Order: sequence, then structure tokens, then C-alpha cells
Amino acid sequence: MPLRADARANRAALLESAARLFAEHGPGVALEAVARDAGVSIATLYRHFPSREALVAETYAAEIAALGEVDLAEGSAAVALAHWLTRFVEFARTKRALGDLVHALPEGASPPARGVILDALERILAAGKRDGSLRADHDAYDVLALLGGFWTLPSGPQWPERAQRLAQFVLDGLATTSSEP
Amino acid sequence: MPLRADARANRAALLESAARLFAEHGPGVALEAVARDAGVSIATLYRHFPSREALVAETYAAEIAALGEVDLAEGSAAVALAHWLTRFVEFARTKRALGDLVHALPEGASPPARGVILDALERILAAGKRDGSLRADHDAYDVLALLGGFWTLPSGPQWPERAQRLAQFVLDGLATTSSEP
DNA sequence: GAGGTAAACGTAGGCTCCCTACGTTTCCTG
DNA sequence: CAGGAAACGTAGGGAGCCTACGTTTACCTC
Repeated sequence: MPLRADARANRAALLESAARLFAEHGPGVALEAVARDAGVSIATLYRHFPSREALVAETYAAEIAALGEVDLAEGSAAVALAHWLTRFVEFARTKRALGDLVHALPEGASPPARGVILDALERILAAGKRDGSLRADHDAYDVLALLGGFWTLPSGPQWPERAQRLAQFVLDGLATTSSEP
Repeated sequence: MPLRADARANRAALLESAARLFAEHGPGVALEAVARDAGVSIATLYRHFPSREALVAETYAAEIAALGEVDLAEGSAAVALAHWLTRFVEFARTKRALGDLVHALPEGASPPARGVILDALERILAAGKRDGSLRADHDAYDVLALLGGFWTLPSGPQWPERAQRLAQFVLDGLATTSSEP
């Protein structure tokens, strides 16, 4: 059965506040602040999102889904990886909170976001194995770990440049035909 | 003037407790728990270590100093980097708290640990530029960012293997003479 | 050894945040 | 427009951070 009207509105307000506050103050924002900002009590926030992780996941649901899409139709898998990395960098730039979600560790029961991203990487790597444009001796897990470095970079003005170089390094390391100058 | 005897003893007890609790429960351990474990009040902890970061830095002072040492005497810079990376992986494995310290971001005023490590990497990279064994188009900052991935890996039993592969990837990417199979 | 003093200490408490129990209000359906 | 389920807010316990303040303790001097 559908949510009641007030519940729907509160939920939407919470997601909106969360998106803004995560962007402004990082993923560690007090949940009580999010609730206050949304004009709602903390209990309501917990009712809709039982954990911080759940709130982050819902907030970035669209972004996560987009990262799951891979276009292997045109060009080699290496090209697809390059495109995917560019999108990943862009998301990482604006959505720092995503990092905590993607790298939320507990061995089992990892959040869906992680699975979606690993899945996308796996498809690209498999394609690279088929068309020979990517080395076959690294798995999605390896690549994701390398990209984890993004979240350790200070978020200053040179972040995009740094991140792009990191991505290029990963790409070069995975490509069979090196593009070194 | 030297510390008073009781102060010295308390300080040592705090460092000992901190080392154990950081290792057991990660870098997020409650400082009050550290104080309690050391048989000391929380105020005393703050008197000796004004911030969590300061406590971590002191706890791992020896490890940090060791990471600052680089042996460029024998073999190429690439070999030196390989050795340094091995040590780095080992430290990262046992001292997860170090990560928070090394990657503590604030643009200015970064803690000394970061500087020590960046310095060591810079010396290795410079040597690699001289002897031609390492690519010259990446700086210490880049390398450190790549290694940041270590701290996003789940700390399960396969951690060492994963970490070693990451390090190898970085090494391969930086070496001029590729060691790909 | 007996003080005197600065250094070091612990207690206590305010603040913020997390999370839950419980009584109250609000929406929807008939 | 009433009844009941759904959703809500208030209130509060617990944990952790950090500081103010009064008390204790080691060291130095005589």
C-alpha cells in the first residue's frame, strides 16, 4: 500500500535536505541536523531511513543506478572504461558521501551501491578480456580499491585534476596498448 | 624542563593503551576508553595529547620515522620503491589508524606524518628520474593518493594479498621497464 | 626531613549526537 | 463524519567530546 500523503512529503523533504547537507558538510553531518532542516523530528527520519547508510543510499539512488549502466556498444572495452571512469570521477567530486557508502566495508552484507558498481566494472573487464583491450589479471575489486584513493584526496580546487590523473593512471595500467607519451 | 615522574608514567601508559586499542578496535576508539584502560582520567589524556590526531601521531612515531628512511644505495630507484612499498603495506596492515593520520586532509597544516611520507616518496621518484627507472610524470602526491586505496579495503584475511596486488599495480605503472607477463 | 610551590591530577558537568519508547495527532476509508 | 491504522513529536537515556575548577602530588630548597 502506498505511503500516506504526509509521510511522502516528509520523506521527500528529508531526501532534499540530506542531499544539500551532505554536499555542504560532508557525509558526517548530524542526522538531527538533517531532520531539523527538513522541518521534521529525528524520530521521523529514523522511521523512513533506519540508518545513516540507508539515507545516503536513497539520496544518491539515481547516481548509483547511473553508475551501473555501461555502454559497450561502441568502441573497445578500454574506451568504455575511460568513459565510465570519467563519470565516476564526476560523481566522486560532488558526492563525497558516496565514498563512505561504496567502501562501507563489512565483508558480508555490503550495501547495494557497492554491488552495482562492482558489477559494472566486472562487465567492462570481461569485455576487455574478450576484445583484448584490457589486461585480464585484475578484477573489479582491484579497480575499485585503486579508485578508493579518490576519497583520500583533499577536496581543494585541484581535486578534479588530481582525480583525473589517478583515473588515467589506472586506465594506463589496465590497458594492453599503453598510451604513454 | 623534564616531565614529572607521574606525568611520564601516565604518558607512557596512555601510549601503550592507545597502541593496543587502536590495533584492536580501529582508530575510532573512544578516547575515554583509552584513558580508562590506562588507569587515568580523560582530562589527563587531553593534557598530554590535545587531539586524537596527536595521540595517533605519538603512538606511531617510530613507524612514521621508519617510513621516512629510504635506501637508494643499492639497486635502481624502482627497486627502492618496491622495498618501500612492501614496508608501507606492512605498516598499513597492522596500523590502520595511520591511514586517518596520513590522509587527514586539511589543505594547510597537515600533520608531520604526511610530510615524512611524501618526502620519502619524493626522494625515490627523484632518484628514479635520474637513473631512468621510474616515469617522471607523477609526483609523490599522486602515489600517495593511489595508496590511499589501502584504507578502503576491508580488513579481512585476504587483505595482505589485495594490498600487495595494489602495490604491484602502482609499481608497474610507475616503472619504465614494464614487468608485465 | 619539613615545608612550599608549580605541576599534574581527577571530578563533575555541559554539550552534541545517536537511537528508542510511548503517548498523541493526522490522514484516509467507509 | 467517525473509527482505526499510520505517521508523528516529545522526551529521555546513553555515549562520547571537551573544559573549568578545586585538589593532590612530586620535586626543590632549606
